[in-house]
Amino acid sequence: MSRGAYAKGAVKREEILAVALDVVAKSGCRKATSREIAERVGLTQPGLMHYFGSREELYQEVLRARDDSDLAEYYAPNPRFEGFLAVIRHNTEVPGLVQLYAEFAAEASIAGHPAHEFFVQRYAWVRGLLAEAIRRAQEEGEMGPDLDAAEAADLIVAASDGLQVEWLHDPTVDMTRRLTRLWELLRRSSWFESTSGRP
Amino acid sequence: MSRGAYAKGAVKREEILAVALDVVAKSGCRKATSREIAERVGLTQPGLMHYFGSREELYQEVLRARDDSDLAEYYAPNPRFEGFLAVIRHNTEVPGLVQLYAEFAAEASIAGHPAHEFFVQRYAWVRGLLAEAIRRAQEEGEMGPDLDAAEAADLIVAASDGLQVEWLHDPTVDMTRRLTRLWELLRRSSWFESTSGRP
DNA sequence: GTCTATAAAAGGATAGAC
DNA sequence: GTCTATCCTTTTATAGAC
Repeated sequence: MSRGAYAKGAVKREEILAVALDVVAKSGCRKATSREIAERVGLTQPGLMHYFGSREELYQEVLRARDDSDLAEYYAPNPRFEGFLAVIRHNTEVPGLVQLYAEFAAEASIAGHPAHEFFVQRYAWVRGLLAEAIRRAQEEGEMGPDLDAAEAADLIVAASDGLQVEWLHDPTVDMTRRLTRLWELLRRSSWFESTSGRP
Repeated sequence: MSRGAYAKGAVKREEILAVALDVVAKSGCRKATSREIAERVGLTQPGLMHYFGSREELYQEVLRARDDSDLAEYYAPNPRFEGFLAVIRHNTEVPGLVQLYAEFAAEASIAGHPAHEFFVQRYAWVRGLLAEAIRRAQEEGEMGPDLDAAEAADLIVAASDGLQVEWLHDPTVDMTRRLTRLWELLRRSSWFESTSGRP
């Protein structure tokens, strides 16, 4: 039954992705070992490598899987800022994910890193998603028409990336509140521009 | 002559801090080894350990030394947003520093990490510095009086932290421009608030 | 698919010479 | 203050058996 075999493999993969987050939450991405992840899912370390050829591939897949589910749950069919905020809020309950994202994104920024390209594309994806959300807000009249959506999206993405690292150091940091503040700022400024632009 | 001995030790320390940045720029903080840093300054690895007891201590000192020199060169006697921008612009020429900051800050966010407390205090320091710069801008009438300086400072710090990781992945990202945009946004909004606050 | 065995390399630490 | 010489541990990755 290849059906069953595939299913089992897929289930095991899911389990590994989830356990990886637990281990990273506890030890951080640098100190997390494939051996510990393997043992926690009842495998040896080489056994784990059968599913993900390398540490980098495993971590990349963790992030990709989360992006996929976030897209389905929070952004589809139309991305909105509220969805983005919901993702951030949800991340608060998955510290391993935030830890992994922060550490791995920084690690992968070095030229030639196996996950470098993944992050470059991911940046483009998130920024595009948010720019779309802003354009939608503009169409609906929530946001002023003269605001540069791409520019505003870039600011929101940068702020939320920075906030997540800060939050890891100090979980009392209220990411949602700060990002909402930025959103209001953009909204006010967007109307200010469109009126002040006329003499 | 203890004077000469001390001086030599201090010079060597400086040299180590500088070379550490080179190695981190090339390999990243995770892949950089104390052995390579040691050899590049003409020491063995145990010889390096004489100066900095551990990898974490070395990296922490790199960042602390840079903060000290930034404070003297760009912030003293009075911090201003222009100084903050100048630091960001200057960082652009020291990719190893940005790489180290991004990777090490993320790594150290795990509870119990030797540099965790350093970063917690550093966050407080930077945010305070920027809040002071904003209050100064308010006193001088550049920034509206009703803006919450601490809140605005937090946004700038978060955005600049996020931008630096993004810039590592794609050096065409113009950090200075984006942060200037955020500053203008805050400025506009600060006036908007102070006028719209009155019926 | 999963294991055993093991390579290869790195991190960190120590003892003792000079 | 710095070296040589190790040592021990851990991590990732591979080879090949079952």
